[in-house]
Amino acid sequence: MSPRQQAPLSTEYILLGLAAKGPVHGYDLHKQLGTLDGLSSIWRVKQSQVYALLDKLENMGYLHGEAVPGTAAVLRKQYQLTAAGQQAFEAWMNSPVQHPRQMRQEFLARLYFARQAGVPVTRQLIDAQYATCRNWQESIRGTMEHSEEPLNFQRVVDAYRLSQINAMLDWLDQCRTTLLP
Amino acid sequence: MSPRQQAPLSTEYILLGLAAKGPVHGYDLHKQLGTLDGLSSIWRVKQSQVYALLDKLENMGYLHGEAVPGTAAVLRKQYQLTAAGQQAFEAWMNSPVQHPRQMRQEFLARLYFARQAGVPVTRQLIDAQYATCRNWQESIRGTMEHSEEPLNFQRVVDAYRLSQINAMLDWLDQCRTTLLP
DNA sequence: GGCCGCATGTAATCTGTTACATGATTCT
DNA sequence: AGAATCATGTAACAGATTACATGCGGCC
Repeated sequence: MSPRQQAPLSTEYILLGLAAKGPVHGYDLHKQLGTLDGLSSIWRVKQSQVYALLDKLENMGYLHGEAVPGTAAVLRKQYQLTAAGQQAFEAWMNSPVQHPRQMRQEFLARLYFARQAGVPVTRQLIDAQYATCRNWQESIRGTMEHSEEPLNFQRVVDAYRLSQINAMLDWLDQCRTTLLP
Repeated sequence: MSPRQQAPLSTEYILLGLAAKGPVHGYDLHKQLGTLDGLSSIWRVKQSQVYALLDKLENMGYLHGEAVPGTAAVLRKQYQLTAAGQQAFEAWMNSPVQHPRQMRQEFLARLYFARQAGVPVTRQLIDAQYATCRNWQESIRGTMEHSEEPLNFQRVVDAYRLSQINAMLDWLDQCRTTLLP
């Protein structure tokens, strides 16, 4: 039931984002994901999945990996972001999410990386997401006007969604004043 | 390892809930799910999945099915809720969800059936969920007091979650006054 | 000697999606 | 006659999770 589409999904982008800061390898990546401030609280990836995804991203041409001797005797496979990977990651990071359910993890992940990319990137992302949320808000308000009966279950659902979206808008506003100088 | 049969997930309970109203068969169930007011907007099940789940629920002893002649020449398999199924469904319907992310679909589904079960059931569910939401709220407020830096990413995440939970509480309150006499 | 940390994965399983197969009846 | 609807499923695939397999080096 996930809203997943073709092409790389969110977890993949997170790996790309971490690889953007310098060469990485699977073991370390997984460890970072478990300890990094904030990111660990919104995103959890299993170790075996990390290796699978790195493999996939290499096949897609977003990462380039080569084996180098590590601290242990085992060779470790070190990955670097390719130009295509960099481009794909930035496109992901700079775009707002298209569905409310994606705010909880997906948007927060984008915001996490956007903050590291600087204030202008962060501002642009917040503004873009704010505009998208306003569209959702308008859309639900539109459907709610059509139904007369307030006891309608659909209306209860819409009221819930609207309340969540309103809270998103308030929070985004709060982010603007807290995060942006 | 013991052949522990895992607890049914939400989609299963929705099928049980629909079966509670009387004997059902797969084709009709799927059609209902697509047209029912409200339910269709929060839950989507594929036709092939319906058949698979009915099969599973029969194996678990929550449904009892037998073939009866339908309107078409094909035999249709009609399912009835067993006592165990009834009990499992009611336990599900009457309990609050344990994580905020389950509000969007899972709680709304429970509320949908609770309303059909009458006002007292609805009131109890709303009250129980309200209490659970208050716990989440307290818990996040607790962690937010520990961190000093307001620019901390974890704090941004917590602020988002808190805003969503506050909106849930407001909405639940609104449900109380709208839905309960 | 034994366990922990580093570092890599594979295999089995579960859940759901997509697509397809089948065939009768009812509507136009 | 042909299309839509009724009604059942199977097969292949995709994705994530769980569990397991392997092996070195350093620490106690």
